[in-house]
Amino acid sequence: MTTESIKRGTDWLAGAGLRPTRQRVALAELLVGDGQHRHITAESLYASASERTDGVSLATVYNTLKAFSEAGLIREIMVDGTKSYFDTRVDDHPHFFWEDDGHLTDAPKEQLEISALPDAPAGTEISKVDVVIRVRRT
Amino acid sequence: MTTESIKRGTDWLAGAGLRPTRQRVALAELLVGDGQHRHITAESLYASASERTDGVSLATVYNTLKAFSEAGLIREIMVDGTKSYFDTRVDDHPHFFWEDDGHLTDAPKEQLEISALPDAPAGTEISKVDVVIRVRRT
DNA sequence: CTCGATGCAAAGAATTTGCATTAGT
DNA sequence: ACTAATGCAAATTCTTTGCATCGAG
Repeated sequence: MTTESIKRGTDWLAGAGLRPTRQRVALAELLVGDGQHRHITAESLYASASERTDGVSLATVYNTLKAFSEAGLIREIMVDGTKSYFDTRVDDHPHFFWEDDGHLTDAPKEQLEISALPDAPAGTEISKVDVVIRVRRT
Repeated sequence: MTTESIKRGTDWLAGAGLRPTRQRVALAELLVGDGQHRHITAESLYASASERTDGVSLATVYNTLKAFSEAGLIREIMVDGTKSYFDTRVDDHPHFFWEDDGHLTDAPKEQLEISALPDAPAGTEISKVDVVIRVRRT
């Protein structure tokens, strides 16, 4: 929790017009404090927050992730079905889903080329294209 | 429940070496009885089965879907996070996910062309690539 | 006959919600 | 001060499990 990471977290919240409460700043710091992208679940974030003195309840972690997600700060990714994953990187990009332990990593966007995409059905528009590459340890 | 649809269901089960019990045949018939592909959830299949005289408990629907899935007869698709969807079409193909009402349809496979796919991380192999095209009514 | 399959109800896991309390602006 | 945000526990939703019973081979 350096001054720098706190600033990053606070600015990130400000950018979305979210009130910088103590717990939001703490979570924001864990998410973007080091400027790196991160893949998390409600449980994993709760665990990280609990390791520090910042007390944040699990319900608040859920509510906050939802708020961040609605504000466009993070993006929810569907891969597992049993839990929700969130990504601090919000542009459209593919993911690797490690089937063995259920974790998620970014896949290089430049290496994915979709040369043809099915047309959206009449009366609809594409809002997002999810590409999940499931990998398994050999 | 024609002789024909019952035969389709029974053969389908036999092909996977699954014992053709009364409830499995009933569910198999609902799934592949008309030779069409189908996207279902445990709840929707349970609802269909309940409309008929075939009594099948919800727990059995869940267990059976899992058994069918493990036998490779159907495939689970991750899109929603809140429920599991299954597809009777088991080859790799893209889907449209209708965000408005949360239903799923097949997208034409021929219209999807992936000209480059990220390499699997060292020590892993790709088991499957999921492409979900989220659409929204305009 | 012998096990695998089923049914039910109870257990579980992930997430949401109601409501009183706390804390930004 | 005025409200939005929080914390907790209770409620929900989806899914799995334990165990006695049933039925296909």
